Amino acid sequence: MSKPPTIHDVAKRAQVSVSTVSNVLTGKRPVAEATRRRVLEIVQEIGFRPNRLAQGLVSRSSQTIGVVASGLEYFGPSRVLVGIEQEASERGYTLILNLIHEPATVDAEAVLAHLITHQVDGIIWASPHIGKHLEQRQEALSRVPAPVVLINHPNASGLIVIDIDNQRGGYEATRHLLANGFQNIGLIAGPPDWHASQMRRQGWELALREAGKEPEQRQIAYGDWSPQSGERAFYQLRATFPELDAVFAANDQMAIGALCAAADLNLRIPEDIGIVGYDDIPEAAFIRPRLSTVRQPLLELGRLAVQKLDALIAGNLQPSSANASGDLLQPLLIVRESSQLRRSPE
Amino acid sequence: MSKPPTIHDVAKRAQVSVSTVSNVLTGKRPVAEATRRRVLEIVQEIGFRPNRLAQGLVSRSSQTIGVVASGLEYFGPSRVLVGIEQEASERGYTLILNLIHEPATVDAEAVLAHLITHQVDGIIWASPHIGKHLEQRQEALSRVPAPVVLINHPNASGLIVIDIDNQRGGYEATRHLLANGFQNIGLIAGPPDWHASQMRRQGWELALREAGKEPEQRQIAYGDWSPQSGERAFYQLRATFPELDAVFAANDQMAIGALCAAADLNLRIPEDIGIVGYDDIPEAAFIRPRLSTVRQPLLELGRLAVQKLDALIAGNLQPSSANASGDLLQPLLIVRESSQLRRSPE
DNA sequence: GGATGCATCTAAAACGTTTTATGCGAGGAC
DNA sequence: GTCCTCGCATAAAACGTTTTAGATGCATCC
Repeated sequence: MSKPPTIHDVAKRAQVSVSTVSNVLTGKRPVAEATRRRVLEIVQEIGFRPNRLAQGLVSRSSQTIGVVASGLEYFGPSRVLVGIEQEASERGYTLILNLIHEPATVDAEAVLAHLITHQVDGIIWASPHIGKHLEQRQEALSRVPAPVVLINHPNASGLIVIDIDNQRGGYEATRHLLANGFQNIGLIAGPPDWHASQMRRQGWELALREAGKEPEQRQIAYGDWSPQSGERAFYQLRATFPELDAVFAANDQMAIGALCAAADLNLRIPEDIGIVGYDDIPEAAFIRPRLSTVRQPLLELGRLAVQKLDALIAGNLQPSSANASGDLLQPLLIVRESSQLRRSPE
Repeated sequence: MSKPPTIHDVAKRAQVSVSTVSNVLTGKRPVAEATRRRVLEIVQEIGFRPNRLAQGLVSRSSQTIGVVASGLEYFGPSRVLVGIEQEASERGYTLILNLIHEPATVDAEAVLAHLITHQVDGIIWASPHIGKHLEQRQEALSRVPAPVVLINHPNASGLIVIDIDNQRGGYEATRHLLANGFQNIGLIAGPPDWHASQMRRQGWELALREAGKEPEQRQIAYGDWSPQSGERAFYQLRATFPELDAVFAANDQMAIGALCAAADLNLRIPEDIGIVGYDDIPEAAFIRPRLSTVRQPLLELGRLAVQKLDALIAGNLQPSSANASGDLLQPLLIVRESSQLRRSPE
């Protein structure tokens, strides 16, 4: 089989120089209309496709974005990735995907090195911060010779960080439960070293304090986002916090696990226990009782990441000018059956 | 800021030629131990990272795999992608991701051209076949100057196709319902132009025929995989097929929608209506009633795709030698509450 | 009539690697 | 001593583009 045609083949057939072909294709310099047409005709005819490797090598821009993600089995991360991909492809970027399976132990340096090696124009780090080496990792990120946008991370100076306002989500969910007459609201939290987890907990704490209730450690049970862990956490909560009459779960899957445990205990939802989840997975509106939850603009978050990165690459945005408060998208509380108590507050 | 170091910088510092540095790094030719160590030391010292673009350009191999996927918001496709990524990164491949948002109208040629342009070593086409232009698309795929592995496609001569045995899954689910005494089993099918959908339907038909029941059109309602569509399909089924006493839904989300509709109609599950879903999403074991379903080896499917592709790239596998039957993974029926009738068959 | 400007095109360098072809010296066979 | 072989190292070519620095011809300007 013969080699694919190169720009030289096009040039020869069109009786022009390779530079002219290049100029026709990139549009960086004007070319006479007649020549332009002739070249394009030949390109069509022999099916020439420029080699991106060669383009990237000399132009020092690969039109490529490295994405570091994890937890694609969960609703949130996979939606964010879809948003990233849509915006990236609309802007002419190609995505290089790196999944992290063990966020706690990942060698960030190695992952970054791998992407740099591929000459990515920028990096979106969408893997949740886990573990203690935060400063270390952020230092690695700011040393990288390419712009970086972080998702799901605490603010870091000199780095662009965007997120959805998890504290606000936790706050709204808890306030809604309080407003509906629930008194003793337990928290089924996500893994404590996830940033999103911490923020949702802070929102829950804030709402409790505003209502004059000091949150206690025994009101919290930790899960790992899975339904199983939600079920287990619910039993644990009933043991350490017997007065429990409502639960805010940090995601819908754990909420479903809790719902399941409640059913096993013959507890009525929402009469005996009110429940609010987080994410608004498609199933949330169709399980019984229909699950109240917090919906997040995940697709938009992914798109925003690419927009920021593109601005960074183009030099229209300085990492130092990052304004944290401006880069928080707002979640939306969706009230359904699982949290609607008809009895009035005592 | 200074340019990143190149192989020339290493060579100069180590007082050897660039070829020697290259040989040390690639290991393609022997280098004296002393020289080797000196070079590696310098590499460490100045933090040299080879430029993959340059490597790929001359070696004509980018160590890159193009993945075309869609429906990442669903359980199946996202798990398959995770499997692909794991196996690919273990084998030293980098993934280029292309998502398709409208599988029905996608310009396959353009997507393939984009990947070829990036000099991918191979392509995994994991977007479900939709629409009528099957032959056309497969022709485009076989014209591509890189090996291709197809997932979720009908068999095609000259192309490697792998899948999970959807017909078997549909068959087992339906047979299980029949064995549990259900007589009139409706089908909530996925979109009729998805290959997986068709195969699951064929399995359902096969089981019915084996039981002496000729499947009728009115026993089928089509959904779009979403819980909403499952709910709608259930109502439709009750209208066109009033004797309905069980449902096989082509995925768990639609099964959940059906469950929801059944609850609204005050039908007991499984006493009045038995239900089996498909996928075994994590929530399936935690909703009430616990959902019987068909579990698929999705991660393994993704890994297998990369293994096949790697063999193809290495020349250890010929597309023409593709043996369809050997490339079907087997699903597993998971029996839970939603399909377990205690009454004996009439 | 020479200088200037403009539009169009081009030759050659550059990008950072791997690959190819070759060189060199030492050691062994004869 | 001469001829081979072998282990190690190297210079130069090659990969397929974009970019740089000119070149050419022609009209315009003074």
